[in-house]
Amino acid sequence: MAPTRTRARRADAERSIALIVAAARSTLSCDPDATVDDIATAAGVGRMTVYGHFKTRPDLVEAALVDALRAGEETLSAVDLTGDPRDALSRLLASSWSLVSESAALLAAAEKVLPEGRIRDLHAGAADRIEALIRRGQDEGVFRTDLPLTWLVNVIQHVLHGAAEELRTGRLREAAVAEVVTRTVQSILAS
Amino acid sequence: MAPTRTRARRADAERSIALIVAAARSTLSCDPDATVDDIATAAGVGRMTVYGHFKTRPDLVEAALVDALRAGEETLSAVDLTGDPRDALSRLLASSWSLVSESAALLAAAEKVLPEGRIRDLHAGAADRIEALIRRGQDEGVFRTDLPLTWLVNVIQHVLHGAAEELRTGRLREAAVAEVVTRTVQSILAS
DNA sequence: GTTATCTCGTACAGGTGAGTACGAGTTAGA
DNA sequence: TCTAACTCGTACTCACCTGTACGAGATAAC
Repeated sequence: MAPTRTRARRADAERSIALIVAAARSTLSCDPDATVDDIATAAGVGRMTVYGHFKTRPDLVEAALVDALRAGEETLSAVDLTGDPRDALSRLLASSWSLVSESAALLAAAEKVLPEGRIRDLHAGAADRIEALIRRGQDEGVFRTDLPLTWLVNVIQHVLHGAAEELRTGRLREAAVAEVVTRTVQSILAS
Repeated sequence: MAPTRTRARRADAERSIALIVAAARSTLSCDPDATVDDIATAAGVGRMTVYGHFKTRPDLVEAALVDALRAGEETLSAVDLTGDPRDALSRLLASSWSLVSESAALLAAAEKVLPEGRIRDLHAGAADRIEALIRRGQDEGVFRTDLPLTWLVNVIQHVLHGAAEELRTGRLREAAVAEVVTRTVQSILAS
């Protein structure tokens, strides 16, 4: 239970926090071991300003993760998941592959500093949506049922992670990623 | 050019080195940031003994990587890769999935401390074998050709990595891994 | 049994990052 | 304009890890 603030935050503080969280997301996605100073520099603020808003580094990592998951949730909920599950899956992947792969890296950063249960709580809702879609596809007979559902969900995340890596190392152009990812995942799920 | 030793190593030293390298492989596979002390403890020797044989931590990481790649090479070369590429792939995966996924984790540890080129040199031969197999499958018309070869090789490694994670977190039993991995990879490669 | 080698504890130096303390200067908001 | 809130630099403490130095005791090899 956070002690209620005596007064609303000032606008500049609000802006600083937003800058810091955004910098934490992008910095930690590239380097899970980034220091508080790295993040402060990336945000264009002093290290002390960061500590003014986040008590400890784990607090900051958690804030970054929460923000990324919130953004992901927002993007995912805007996708039309009705109709043929295969088409829905393509739409889902096209609009969210980069976000999911970013979250994957952030998740790795979080696993080092946050208690296990905390992460599971935060991340629970995110995977639910794709799981539901796969289950519907299975019910309609267009997705395979010979492998565990949890495995299918997880292997898709790893494929996205792999795609992000190919992009980083320049073996795959950004324009080609969505196509490659979609084909690969469709192959994995096809019944 | 290493200065030639005046005399052969003593047997107990040889044994210590083997223990240390083995401990480094297993420890770094779980935690890429494991300290020299962690590894020494896992090996059942003192930290100073480690420094007696490996000048620096990067040297130790490299030795662990080299050893893992050598073991992988050994296992892979024992696999019969003739006949139907799909069957050959199954045999390859069955006998090497755990080794490859261990190498992947070790590789991540190595990337933090070794120069980029050094890693590429060491790892070059390993992926070649599976790449050759996939190419043969493509030539014979049983593997897809609509995705880049480098992507196919890489995504397989990520699938293996995902399987290793499922195993660690207990969502997949060890006995089931080979089956799940094989089915998944076959789906990805099928033309 | 002699000797060079090996093991490994203690102790140290150097570096780095987390988090705290203080305080001077700046700015938003009423 | 007045004040509380915010920014952020300097300067610390604390903890941890790396790598080195020294040295006493164990042991493999001859």
